[in-house]
Amino acid sequence: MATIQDVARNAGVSVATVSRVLNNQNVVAKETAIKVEKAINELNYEPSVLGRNLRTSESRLILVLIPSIANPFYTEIIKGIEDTAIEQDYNILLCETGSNPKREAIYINLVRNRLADGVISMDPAVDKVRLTELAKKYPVVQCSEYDKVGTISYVTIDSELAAYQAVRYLIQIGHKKIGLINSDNKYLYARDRYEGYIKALNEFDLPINTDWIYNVESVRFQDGQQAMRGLLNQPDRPTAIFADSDVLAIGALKEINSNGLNVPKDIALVGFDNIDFSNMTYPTLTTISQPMYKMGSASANMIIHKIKGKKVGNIILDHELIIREST
Amino acid sequence: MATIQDVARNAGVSVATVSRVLNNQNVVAKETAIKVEKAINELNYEPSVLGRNLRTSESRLILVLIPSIANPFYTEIIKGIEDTAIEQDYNILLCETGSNPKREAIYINLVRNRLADGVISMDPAVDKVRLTELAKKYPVVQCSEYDKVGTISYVTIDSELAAYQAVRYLIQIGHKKIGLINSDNKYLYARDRYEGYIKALNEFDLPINTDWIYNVESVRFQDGQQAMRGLLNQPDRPTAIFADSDVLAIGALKEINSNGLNVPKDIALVGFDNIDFSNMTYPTLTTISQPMYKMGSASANMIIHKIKGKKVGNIILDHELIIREST
DNA sequence: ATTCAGTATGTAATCGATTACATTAAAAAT
DNA sequence: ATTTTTAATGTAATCGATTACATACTGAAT
Repeated sequence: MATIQDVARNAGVSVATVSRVLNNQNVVAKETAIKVEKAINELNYEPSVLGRNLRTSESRLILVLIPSIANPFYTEIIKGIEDTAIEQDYNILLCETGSNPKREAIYINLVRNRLADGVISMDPAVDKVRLTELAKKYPVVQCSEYDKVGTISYVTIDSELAAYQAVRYLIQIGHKKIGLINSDNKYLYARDRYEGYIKALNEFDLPINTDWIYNVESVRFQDGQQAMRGLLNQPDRPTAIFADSDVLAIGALKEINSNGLNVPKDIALVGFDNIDFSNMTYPTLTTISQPMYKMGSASANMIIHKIKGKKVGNIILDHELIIREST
Repeated sequence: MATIQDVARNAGVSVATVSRVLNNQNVVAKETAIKVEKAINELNYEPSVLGRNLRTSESRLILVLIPSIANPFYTEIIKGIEDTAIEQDYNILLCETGSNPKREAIYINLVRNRLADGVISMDPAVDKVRLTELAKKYPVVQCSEYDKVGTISYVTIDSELAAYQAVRYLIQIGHKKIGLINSDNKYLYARDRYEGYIKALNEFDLPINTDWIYNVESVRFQDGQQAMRGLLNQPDRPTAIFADSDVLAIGALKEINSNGLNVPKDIALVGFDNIDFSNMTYPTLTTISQPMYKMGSASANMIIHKIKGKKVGNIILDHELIIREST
C-alpha cells in the first residue's frame, strides 16, 4: 500500500510535486513529471480517497434513499442517477430504508457524518420533518415523491394529471364503473392520483362509489392481489380498475385471471409507472409511463448542482399514457 | 459543522477526552463525560467519518458489483447483503457494471483507493484476471457466479444439480422433447446448467437436439421472447422448455401466450431463480428457488470476515424445485 | 513519611492527501 | 552587470479524527 510519501521518496521529489502530477496541474516540469509517473507505476500507487476527501472535505458520494430495491419502478431511476453521477465523478450509496424510520435515521446520519455529500430521497415514507431539518444544512433533493408545501427541491411528474388522463381514457372507451387501487393516503402521490381519479369521474358526472376504492398498505404484488380480491367480492363490481402502480396492477391482474375472468373483456385494467414487466403480463398492461431514467438523471444533476452551491428549481417531467391489451 | 476541537473547547477538555467519550471507552469520569455529552448536543456535533476512517484506515464500505440492477434476481440478494452489513456497521456501495469493463475498472479502483474495504462481485461478466489480481491484496468474494479453478472465495448453489433436477422432473412428468434457453456459455452458471440439462437427458436416454438449445446474449425479458420465437419456429417443436433464469422464462412465456399456445398443455416451462414475478405470471412459473437472501447474507458475512483478516471457505447453499402451474 | 498503584486527563504524533506560501534558479529586462 | 520576472519545486500547515505516551492527582500500602 504505497502512499504519496513513498512515491515522493522513490522519485526524489516532494509530496507536493507528486500531488501536482496527480492532479495534473501542468506546473510540473516534464522530466519531473515523468520521474513521478515512473515511481507511481513502479510502486503501483493509488491515491487514498480518504486522505484526499478529508482535505477537500467532500466524499463525492451521493446517498440515494429508496423504500425498497425490489420495486422495479426505482431500478430505472437509479440507473439514471448512477450514469449521471459517474459522469461527474460521483458515486452513489444506495440505501434501502424499508420505510423504517430507524434505518432512515442511520442513513441520514451518513450525510451529517460527511460520508455523503448529499441525498436524493425517493422514499415516500420519509420523515418529512427530519428531511427538512437536514436540508437546512445539507444538499437534499426529492425524486418522485415530494412535499408540496416544503422547501426541498424535487423532480417529479404531475401525478394528478396523469391519473385524470388514465381514468378519462377508461371513461372514453365506455366504462362507467371504475374502481381505484390506491396506495396509502399518507403518500402525496397517492392523494394526487386519487384527486385525478375523482376529477375525471366528476367531469363525466359519474358517481363516486367508495366501495370501489381500495387502499393498500404497501406496494407489493400481494397487496394488489388482495385489493382485487376485495373489489371482486363487491355485489356491484366495477368494470374497470385504475391501479396507481404497475406492481399493484399486476397483482390485481393475477387475481382477476385466477378467478377465471377476462381482462379486458370482463374488467379493464390500467397501471402506473410502465415498469419492464408491465409489457410481459398476459394480457399486457395499459399504463402511465413515467420517464424514470430521466427522473434519475435530473435528480442527479440537481443534487450535484446543490452540492456545488448553486441554486436549483423544481422539475416536473412529462408522462405518457401507453395503451396495451388490458383495456 | 462542529468538529471534535469545538466540542473539546466547549466542554473545557482535550480532544482526546472527547474522542474517548465518543467511542465510549469507560475510562472517562462520569462528570466529564456528562460535560462532553452536553457540548456535543449543544453544538449538534457529528463525528466526521472521513477523519475517523483516515486514522483507522478503513472505510466500512463494501462494494457490491452487479451487472444490472433491473434483474430482480439480484435485488433479493442485495437485501440480504445490506441487512447483514448494516448490522455490523458496514454500508454498501452498490455499483452496476452493465457488464462494461470500463465501469468495472472504475469500481474496482474504489477498493484500491480504499474507498471500500472489500468487494462482493456478482457480475458473471467480470474480468476474472483483474478480479484475481485485486483479490491478492484486497478482500474479494464472489456471489452466485464464481471461478471453479480460481482462488477467490464464493457463495453459490449447485447449478448443475439444480438444472439436472429441473429437467429430470420434466422427463418424469412425461416430456421427451425438452428445449433449453440458456445464457451465454462464457458464464459458468450457464455452462453448469447446460451440463445438468445434458446429464438428465443422457440418464433417460433422450436424444440431444441442438436445435432445441438456444443461447441468449443478455438476460432481459426480450431475450427470452426472442429465444422462444426461435424455438417455436422449429419444424419439430419441443414440448417443454427449461430456461436458466426466470427473466428468460417469463419472456418465453409471453411469446408462447402471444402465439395462442397454452402453457403447460402445449408447452411446459421451468424457470430458475424464483424471483417475485415468477408467481405473478399467467400461468405461474415452475422454477428452481435460489436462497437469494441467504446468499446475500452469507456473502456479507464472508467479506466482513475477510476484511477482518480471517480465513474463510466457500459456501454452497441449497436450492429447491418449486412446482407451479407452468408444468 | 515515602512509595506505589490506579484513575483521569492532556499532549502530540499520526493517518494520506492538498495547497498557501517560501525558496531557488534560470530567463528576461533594464 | 544588475534587477526583475517567471517557472519549478519544496516546506509545512491543514483537514478531523484516534491513540501511545506523559503527567497529575488520589488513596492505599509500607
